[in-house]
Amino acid sequence: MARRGAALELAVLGLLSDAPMHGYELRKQVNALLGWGRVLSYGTLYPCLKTLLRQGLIAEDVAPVGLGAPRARRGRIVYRLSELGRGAFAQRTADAGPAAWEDENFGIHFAFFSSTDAATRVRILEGRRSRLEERLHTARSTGTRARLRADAYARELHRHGLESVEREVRWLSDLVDAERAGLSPPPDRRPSSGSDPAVPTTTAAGPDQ
Amino acid sequence: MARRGAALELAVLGLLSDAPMHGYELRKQVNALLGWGRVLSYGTLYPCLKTLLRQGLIAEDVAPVGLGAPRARRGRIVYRLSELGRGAFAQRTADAGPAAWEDENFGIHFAFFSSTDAATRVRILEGRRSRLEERLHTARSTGTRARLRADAYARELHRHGLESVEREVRWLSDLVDAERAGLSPPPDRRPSSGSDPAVPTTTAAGPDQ
DNA sequence: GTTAGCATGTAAGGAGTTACATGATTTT
DNA sequence: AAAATCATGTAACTCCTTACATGCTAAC
Repeated sequence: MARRGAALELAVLGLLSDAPMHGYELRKQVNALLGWGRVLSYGTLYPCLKTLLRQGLIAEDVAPVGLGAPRARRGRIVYRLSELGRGAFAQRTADAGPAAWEDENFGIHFAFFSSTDAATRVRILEGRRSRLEERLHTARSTGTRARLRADAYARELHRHGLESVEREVRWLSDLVDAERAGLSPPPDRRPSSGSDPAVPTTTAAGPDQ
Repeated sequence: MARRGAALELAVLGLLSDAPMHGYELRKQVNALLGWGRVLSYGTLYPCLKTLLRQGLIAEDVAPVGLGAPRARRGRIVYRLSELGRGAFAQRTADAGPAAWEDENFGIHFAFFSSTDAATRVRILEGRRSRLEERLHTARSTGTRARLRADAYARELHRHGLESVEREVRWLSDLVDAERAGLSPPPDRRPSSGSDPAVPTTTAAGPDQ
């Protein structure tokens, strides 16, 4: 199960469950949500929308544009989630199987945790953590390979990678604890220590993209 | 420039510059060096070796296997770097252009920093850092998008991503400082604080892969 | 009046994966 | 004798990107 470009489809379904949107806007939303560096191209998005249309999970409305614009802005197709799509989205967010804790999928599942029930959230977080722990295990046992043993730079790269994954594991553990404690949404700032010197939330609302 | 599966080719060239190897072993070395989770498949490695052969950058010797093995182990092709290949490797490690600071390439370039001159090392580290800083900039300005503003989980994901990139930037800055200070190979343990409680180097030499 | 941003798509190709196909050697 | 690991490859397929092709609208 979860064949196909499941990750992108889930993102589209989820974003459209918030509000109808046209492709251009959808792309920006996906990029903001998961675009860690890489930006999603139209060559991926539009074919994906076609697929979802064919499956009847979304529907399109050609918006004639109101409000001060006399001519219709060419196509301007607004996509919205169909009833079928709403069901598909619910089903996919409820899936806590191995696919949901892979690199490509975990982020999307996490981003829509508000639409996921608490038990599933915990199962996904724990699954993801076990994936990363496996990784740590193999990475540590592989640490004796030729170049890694001999070369200081290769060793440093390895060490840094290990450290990053360890940090991620701790993050997941904290989230699991928070979920179990019942504070479903992650605390915006933990009441632990005052080591947070006024987070620069200076989102100067510059031109997006 | 730097077309093709340049990343994998560089890895192969670099590993073979250490010692001749056959494909199976090469795959494990590549995985140990860069296989953060994902493992390299034969379907990628062998075609890559064919390409490098065609270009004359590597050469193959069929090993008849000495030492107590009467029958030759089927193919067992040992690849080694040709003179041409040695030159190509030197040329590619000397490239400090934008390609070297992309996600897919940076790790490989870093892994072979011992074969890279100090000036190029600094330029690659700084280039990589500026890439990540660009990322931080767009990610921060994108933080006001609909879902990100409204949803606690989406916000937490965003925050965590930002934090990870910030950590990476600090890591790069420390490395640049170390390079400038002349301690070319990264210090195995910084003499700053004793916050390193005996690194568990318990590589019990388990079965690799 | 031209640049920048909005908006929708297609064609070609790159970089990789999985699954298949084959067989030798070593360990249990 | 079976299972694991060593060893080499190919074919089909997937997901994604780049580059192309088109045209409107708003701002400078």
